[in-house]
Amino acid sequence: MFELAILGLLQESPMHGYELRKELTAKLGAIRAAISYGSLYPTLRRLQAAGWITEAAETPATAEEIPALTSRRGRVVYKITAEGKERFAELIAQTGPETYEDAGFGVHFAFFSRTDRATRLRILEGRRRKVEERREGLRDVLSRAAVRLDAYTLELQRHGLDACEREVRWLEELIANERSGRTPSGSTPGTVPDTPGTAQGQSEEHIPPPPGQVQELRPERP
Amino acid sequence: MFELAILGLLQESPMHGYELRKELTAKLGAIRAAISYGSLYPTLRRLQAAGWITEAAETPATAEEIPALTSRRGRVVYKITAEGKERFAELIAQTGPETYEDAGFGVHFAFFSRTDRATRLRILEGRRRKVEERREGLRDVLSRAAVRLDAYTLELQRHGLDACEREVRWLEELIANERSGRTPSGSTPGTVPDTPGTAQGQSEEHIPPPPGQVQELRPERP
DNA sequence: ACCCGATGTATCGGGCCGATACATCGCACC
DNA sequence: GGTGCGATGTATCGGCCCGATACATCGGGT
Repeated sequence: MFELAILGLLQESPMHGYELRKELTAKLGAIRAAISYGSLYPTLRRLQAAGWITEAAETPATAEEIPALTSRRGRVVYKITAEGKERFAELIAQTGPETYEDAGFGVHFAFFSRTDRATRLRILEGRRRKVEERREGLRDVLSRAAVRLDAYTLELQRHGLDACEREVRWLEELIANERSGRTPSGSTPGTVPDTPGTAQGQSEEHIPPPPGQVQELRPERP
Repeated sequence: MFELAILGLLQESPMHGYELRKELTAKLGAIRAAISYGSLYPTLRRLQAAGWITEAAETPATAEEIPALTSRRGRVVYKITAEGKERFAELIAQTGPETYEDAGFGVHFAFFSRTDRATRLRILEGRRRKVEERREGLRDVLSRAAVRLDAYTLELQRHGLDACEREVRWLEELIANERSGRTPSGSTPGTVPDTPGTAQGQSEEHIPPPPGQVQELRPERP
């Protein structure tokens, strides 16, 4: 699941592990607290073995770098490959059951600006369905099992139910916005161009690299 | 983490795996969708190996049972041991870092009716602290990184932030209720050596409902 | 007669996590 | 001038949990 996220971040700019973790944490902060190194490094190795990313030695940057004063140990910089970009496009377009799970949905959503509109709608609606099911389950338990469960457990269910209802409303809004051709809170132009009109499912290759949008992520410290 | 939940449920009544899963799903439905068998059975084996639970053959109940007509295959009924009860008491009272994590907190909360008030407060406050930290992190990202993140990612953060704020408010209420002694005491008869003087909740504010009586879980009799 | 959905037990590979270990750097504090 | 500390940085290990899968029985509907 981090496969997608890592590939997505590396497409913006090459990074080393520590940096990657920080960016990941910033981008997915709403989903999970922080990705653990015990996940990150093995995933990186996996991606590398598959050929989606490559390991680049610490950049000497300008040739006349301070050569040996501070030897700048370690620091493995990872870089996405052409195959990796294809893989990313594939992952971002395909929807499995885990796409609608909490974490999976969050990751997909975080890269919506690189997802075409038809897929965005599919994911949003799938997620809504999922949350609605969950909501119905909670309602059932609350109405049916009030005798069997203690007050604290019921309170927990109620809080969960509230969260579900709220998320459904949020999703409804997002779906309505997608249909009417707006991006959330109206900002950030220059992302994926919308194709208004009919939702034609033509598989038009992979969405090419994000247009302008890519900006320098903290250039290597001098 | 399911160790606590399973021990807690088996303390109410012996059960077999399938039943256990359903009860778990009902009790923890607000936390996670459903516990997988790939977690349940290994956990059961672990608990058994540790001596916290024992495996009881399918009850012949009355001696003159229909002996072999329908052989009543399989059906392993698990039962908590004395050591298991001690273990449960230990687990429910102790608070580690994972106690304040989403899942860990949920499980602890679901068994609050078997937790003494001091521990309840400790957990509630610890959780609040955790969520507040998360909230601050999201605020930071939102205020500081609005330039670097696209509109969808920002929207995700906003939604996460909203959920955090809401949960903090929920926790505040619960804490206030605990302090003022309006414990929604759903304590099962004979389980908690509870602190006396906890009056039944006068309906005020939001901690509501009927103190649930634990009733016999259907000992299946088809 | 036949199939289907619920009930029921169980394993396997894989992903992710927390704990842990190690090493360097800049900086404040004494 | 030393000393310690927090941030930066890479990496592994054991363990929990999950989804997929396999297998078997039961009650009932068609």
